[in-house]
Amino acid sequence: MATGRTHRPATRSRGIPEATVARLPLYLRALTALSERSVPTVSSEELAAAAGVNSAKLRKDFSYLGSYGTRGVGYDVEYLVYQISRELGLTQDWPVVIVGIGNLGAALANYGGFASRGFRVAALIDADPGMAGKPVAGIPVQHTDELEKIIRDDGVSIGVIATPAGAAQQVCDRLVAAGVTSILNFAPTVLNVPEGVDVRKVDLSIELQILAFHEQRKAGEEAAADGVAPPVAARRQQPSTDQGPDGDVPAVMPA
Amino acid sequence: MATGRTHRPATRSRGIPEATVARLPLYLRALTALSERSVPTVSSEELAAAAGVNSAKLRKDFSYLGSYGTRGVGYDVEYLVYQISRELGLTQDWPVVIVGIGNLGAALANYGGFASRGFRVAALIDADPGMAGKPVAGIPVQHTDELEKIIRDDGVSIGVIATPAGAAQQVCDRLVAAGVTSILNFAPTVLNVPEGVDVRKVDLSIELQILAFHEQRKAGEEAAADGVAPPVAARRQQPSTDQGPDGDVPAVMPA
DNA sequence: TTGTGTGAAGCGCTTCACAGCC
DNA sequence: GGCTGTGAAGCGCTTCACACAA
Repeated sequence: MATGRTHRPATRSRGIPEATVARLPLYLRALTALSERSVPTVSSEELAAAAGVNSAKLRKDFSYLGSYGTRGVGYDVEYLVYQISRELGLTQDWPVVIVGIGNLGAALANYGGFASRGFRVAALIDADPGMAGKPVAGIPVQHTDELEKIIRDDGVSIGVIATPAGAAQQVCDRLVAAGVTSILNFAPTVLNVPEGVDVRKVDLSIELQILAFHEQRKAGEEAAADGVAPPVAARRQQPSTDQGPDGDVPAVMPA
Repeated sequence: MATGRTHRPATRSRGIPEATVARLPLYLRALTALSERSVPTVSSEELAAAAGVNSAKLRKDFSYLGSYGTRGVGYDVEYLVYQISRELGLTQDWPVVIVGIGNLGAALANYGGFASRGFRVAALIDADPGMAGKPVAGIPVQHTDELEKIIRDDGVSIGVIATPAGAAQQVCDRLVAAGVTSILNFAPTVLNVPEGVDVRKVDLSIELQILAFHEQRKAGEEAAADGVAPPVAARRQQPSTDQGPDGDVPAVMPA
């Protein structure tokens, strides 16, 4: 799951399994939608369907947070929204810097989901001097030279890397040196970071490759079970993209 | 991991664990880099470091593919590149449609990692008539009306949804009806799809929320272990973002 | 009666440790 | 001697099934 705490025997973050943490945002999203529709309470079954998981898993997940439900009734939507928000640390506001303002960086800057979830874009940073001052999503782009100052002045602890792969490690090093301890990496590279720094990565190409694997397998199956019409019946919901536990990595190998 | 095959007792895709499949693209990326540097062979230890996993896991992963290494020596880089590519289905070319050409869609269209990995952008599609004909990444944007025709004519089986959340399910339905069986979803919604259709999702906001959780926990620890300097010592590598196994989801709940 | 909360069982993945081959 | 390949053990997550509370 790309989270720090390496070289420690599978510590669970404050007793909450990592898999559960990864699903909390899903529940929160579903609950927020219910809240906007002024739904007062929801059962584990309903909420699970809305979040795309099964209800046993959801109840188990919530049991790690505490007993926030009422037997025979369900969960109070507003209360749960608050509890999960608090658990995720979204009751405070997190300043975030985005480095690399290409198409992807711009998309991230414009992404509304951040502001509404406790994240604030503190700065947009790009290495191209020609970009400096140009507003993206209403925020003027600043040059890489300003990076350290911005991070220190705004107390930024979360950085997003949307640069080309070649620049990612260097940017990462500067972010970490300046005090960033959580990084969301969109560059297709393995980042080396010191202990205590969390890295999550999103790789568009990898997701497609995984799909291709399954697509290929489907094609093979089709050929095998020749003539059998593919049953496109029961509508089902997409299972959640779980972020499993990760392993340790001892040594390094600079790009 | 957001892969189909629901309502089946944890079938492993052709004997290869899902967790392994999710790491194959990582290995492939590392191997490609080695190949470009004309490195002939590599040990499990070296390759594991480059991919950000540990060597035992890597050897186990490769053992599912076959015995492609040489004891006492290591793995032949070119040979492994080929074997993994074949396993992932990247030796054929996959036409892909991207729906929703905002900043994110444009970023995806411009993303070089696709073409180099067996994916071909067959079409860019947007609901805005004003976008029609406008070239993005050298490809003219087409209107949503053309969607079905494009998918059928080009035999597209993989679709990317980069629309706002509100439009995602509708787009999804049309993609599936037209023949798409794998979907990469960037919209922050749970998609309902028929059996046999794979959905993987990428949610930027969710990734940040997971980081916020750990960030908050760090802050708490700091306060607890007051005065103890944070040890920023051993450089380590980021563990891989594993995609764990998923669960079943029986029923539905339309947005 | 309904639906939560949870021990216990089941399952898959990771890690260990070493046999086996170059 | 070095490194792969792999049974076996360990571990965490998921699922089951039911006690218990409203």
